[in-house]
Amino acid sequence: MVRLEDVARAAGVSKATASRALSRPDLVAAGTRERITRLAEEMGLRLNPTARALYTGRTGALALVVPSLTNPYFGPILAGAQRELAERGGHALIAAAESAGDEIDLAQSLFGHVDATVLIAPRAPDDRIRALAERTRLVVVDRYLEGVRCVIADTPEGVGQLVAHLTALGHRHIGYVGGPGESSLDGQRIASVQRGAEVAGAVVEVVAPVPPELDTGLRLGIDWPFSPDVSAVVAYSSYLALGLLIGLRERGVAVPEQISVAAVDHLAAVEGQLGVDGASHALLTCLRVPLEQLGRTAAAVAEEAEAGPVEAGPVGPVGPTTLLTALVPGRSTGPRNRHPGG
Amino acid sequence: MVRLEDVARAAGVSKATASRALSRPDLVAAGTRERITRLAEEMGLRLNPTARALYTGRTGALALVVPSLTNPYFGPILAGAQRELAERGGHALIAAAESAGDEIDLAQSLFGHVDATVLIAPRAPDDRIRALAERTRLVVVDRYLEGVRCVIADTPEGVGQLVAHLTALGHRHIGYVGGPGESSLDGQRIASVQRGAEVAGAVVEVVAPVPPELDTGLRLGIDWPFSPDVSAVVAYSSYLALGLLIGLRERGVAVPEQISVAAVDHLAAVEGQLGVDGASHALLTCLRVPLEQLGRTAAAVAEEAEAGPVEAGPVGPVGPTTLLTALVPGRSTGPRNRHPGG
DNA sequence: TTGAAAGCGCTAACAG
DNA sequence: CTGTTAGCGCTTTCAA
Repeated sequence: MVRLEDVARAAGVSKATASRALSRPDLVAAGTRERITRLAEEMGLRLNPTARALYTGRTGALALVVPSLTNPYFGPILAGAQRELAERGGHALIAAAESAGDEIDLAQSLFGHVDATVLIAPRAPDDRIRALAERTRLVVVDRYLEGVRCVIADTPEGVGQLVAHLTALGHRHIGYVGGPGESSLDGQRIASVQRGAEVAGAVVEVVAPVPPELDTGLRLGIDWPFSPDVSAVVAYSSYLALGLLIGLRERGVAVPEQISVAAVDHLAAVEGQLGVDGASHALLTCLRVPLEQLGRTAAAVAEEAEAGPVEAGPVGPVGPTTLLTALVPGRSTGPRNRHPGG
Repeated sequence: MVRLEDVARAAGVSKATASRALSRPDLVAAGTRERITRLAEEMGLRLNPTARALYTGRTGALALVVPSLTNPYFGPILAGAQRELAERGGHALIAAAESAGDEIDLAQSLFGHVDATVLIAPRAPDDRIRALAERTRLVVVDRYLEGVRCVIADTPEGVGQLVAHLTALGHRHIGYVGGPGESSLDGQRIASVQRGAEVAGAVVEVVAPVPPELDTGLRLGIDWPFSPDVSAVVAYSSYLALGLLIGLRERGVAVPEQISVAAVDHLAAVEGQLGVDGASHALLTCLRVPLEQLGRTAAAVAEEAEAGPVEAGPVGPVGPTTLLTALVPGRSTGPRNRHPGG
């Protein structure tokens, strides 16, 4: 490995000058600078980031801790964070928590390796997360804790839109399939569904917790868990909704003619834009959640954050950074049929 | 941040002794050692990994370069690699190549940060990958290059099994949906399909390249790209196969009664084990690719590899590490019908 | 504008 | 068994 010193010697200058020529060009005479940069290029110099980090105290890395690398929901978030980092010259150290709540230990183990940590949809107890926030630059994604920098997608507001969409289509009995209960956000979503239903004079049935897999949706489509009155279902995961769609059809229930299905998230691979007589329709009616943007924002906030907990603003505690979702109408929802197929 | 020196002073010993007490306990007197470890614990000492890395020349990190973080195929591979690393006390630096072929530059930019690099399904030209292998510890996953350490899943052999399964069911016209052509493996898969078909007196039609998305499968199900004789289709991606399944059914074509569908990979979220009168059947007939194991193996090989290209063994070049796939029969394939539905 | 020197926090010879 | 010393490769005062 060619070191700074090698280039400095070749250029007939000191390490200090060579270093400056590369990191603070304006402090070096044009001729010298050029000679050094050319030589650095020719000799294939790669400044040792470890040595630099030791001196500067900054590694240029960000820890991204996810509950799972196999859950495709997190892929776009990671991709967004990574892209933001790449643009800023940093890089991502990604770790998956083996078991729920494990994320704190994981983050701790990465402490010295990174400048800041992003916890994505962590399932650890509030106080442990807060304790972590005291000791490092921390950003939390998809969960809200007062006093901690949070970036969240406003899916509670989004499911409100979904419910409005369904009640406008005449549905009065709505089923909601919810996720594992660690997420405070899912609680908010359920509350939002209920509020939305109430104003339209509709009622809600909730089934939870359900893992976000196609197979589970398939089963629900076949072993209908709701009352026969339910004519529209909102699932918190696209995979569930897709499974539901297939399961219902396997059982001979037409979607959306007999049952409408909608999903809270939106996975690219499942998007299913289908041209039908010129118009483009999504396979599933769903909420477009700005996952990539979520990751980008989290990375940006983390890079710019100070260490320690976020202090209160002039008018009270600083709230989370919130991103809005958008309703994507698709072919899986339609007007309520008078003869529900439950 | 509490440093080694702080603990050493508190314990009344030199940094050297403190260091030894932590990393080579057997070299230190029991009493001293205990005092130091207790103090280190109490004071919350976290050895600075950067300083350690600077001296030892090893960062303890492995670069994992993937073509995409949103493609769920790579999630399990990353998870496997990460788990293996975690068990070895290392960690993963994950980067996604923005554009095809970009992976070399990415890997270069991570050079000093990691001890070795794993390129997952890289799309860069052979010679660039080889050049990289000359200069760093490199492992390539899901692609074979002579002279470079490779870990691959034997999907060519696997599709042979799929084709045998289909010809045994009476299918004589088989469609294959292939991926973007950068992958030499897909070429081998196509060859394997053709070989398998030939021995059974069947013919193959290939459609490629096709992106691995549900939507694409949906379109293919509706705008049938094969001749009407084709009664069974093998898709290189579960998403495609799933889309095909839905698309065909939307068009009123029964699966598997009229058309059989199978997939080369196997995504957990899409697995769809469904109990039918006690028996468990997968939704899709597919190949179980040991993705997680692929990642684990790659990480293990990378950790143990020497720098530079792999040298020839006693009887010729060292081949790739190969993992076998397994056929998972599901409900999407069945006996050929006399009245194909194309 | 440049160089000499100190030091980031750790580990490992080498003496004692 | 323990302390002293010399760096790992870089950045940055401080002088020249």
